[in-house]
Amino acid sequence: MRSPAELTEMFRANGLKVTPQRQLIFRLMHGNEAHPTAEGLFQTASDVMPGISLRTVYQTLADLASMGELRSLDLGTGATRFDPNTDDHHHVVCERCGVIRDVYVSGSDALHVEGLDGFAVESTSILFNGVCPRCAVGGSRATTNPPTNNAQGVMS
Amino acid sequence: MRSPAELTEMFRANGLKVTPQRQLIFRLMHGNEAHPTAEGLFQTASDVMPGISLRTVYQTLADLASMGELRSLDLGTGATRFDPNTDDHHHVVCERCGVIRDVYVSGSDALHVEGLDGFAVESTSILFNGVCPRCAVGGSRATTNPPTNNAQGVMS
DNA sequence: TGCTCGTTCGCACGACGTGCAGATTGGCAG
DNA sequence: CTGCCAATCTGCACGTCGTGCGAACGAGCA
Repeated sequence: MRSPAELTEMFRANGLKVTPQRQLIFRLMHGNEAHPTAEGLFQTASDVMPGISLRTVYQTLADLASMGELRSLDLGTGATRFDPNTDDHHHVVCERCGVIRDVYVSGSDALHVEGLDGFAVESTSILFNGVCPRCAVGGSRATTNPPTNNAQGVMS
Repeated sequence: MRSPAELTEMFRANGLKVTPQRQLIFRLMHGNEAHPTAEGLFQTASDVMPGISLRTVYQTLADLASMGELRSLDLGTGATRFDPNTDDHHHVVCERCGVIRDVYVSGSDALHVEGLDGFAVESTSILFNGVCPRCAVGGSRATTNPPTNNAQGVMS
């Protein structure tokens, strides 16, 4: 995803308006590696701008996604997650706490796939499930670190 | 997934009752390669057994899944899908009509993954997106074969 | 045949998103 | 600087998917 300043120009160039709400979301998502949900981002945004509507957060995220500025992910965690990293990459999810990390996979073109009979593959998503280092040290018995829904990791 | 007869024995051996509803779902899922949703299976089941409850379909599918007799899949198509094929395999989804096919991938252990830093990976899902042969011939302009929600493909 | 506890059913509810309509406001023309 | 108009924001209703709950039912054993 581009910088808030670049997005501002780009929006205006396309006849879209740059509202304070949009600028806030630009800032909250830029460099955000937390893979927040719309709801999580809404919580964070509400701290800065009380009164902002969840509907607006959904709307702006959808706009950014359709412009290719961020990717929306369905990682099977319930809600859609948004990722400003538009590089070709994949994800690993901690099955204990739900934390998500970007991973880069090489050699996937060399996979031998059987049963495609005629399908023209256009994209491949690889999802790793496992236990993050933080949860691993806590032992493996019970619920250790409860799943987080936060939108932490705001960088800028 | 085992045969309806085997499942019947297994359920009884575990103190679970074998009801007509469950037997029907055993039969509808056995060898079913359509990756139906609960709703789709409910439609099919209703034709045979009017009055069966959607709640019961959900319940029985969840039971079978927790017994390891079938896998529940979130392929990003909206609703959870159920697959009696418990072999280690992956899926390809047609982005036009939504049809799903099992695929077998070899060589995935040889993937070079960067960025895992400390995650202990327990499972890997690979999801291919593309266009099925049936939709490919119809041209690529508009909606060709509308997505299907059926539970066809009942084998036994 | 009767009993008992697992099942079934149907409805309410919760999570996640989207459609809609009225109020608001960004951004440009004058 | 002022005013206009379309784009946007907000809040609510609605739609989908799935689960919790409690009363009625029935599978399976004594």
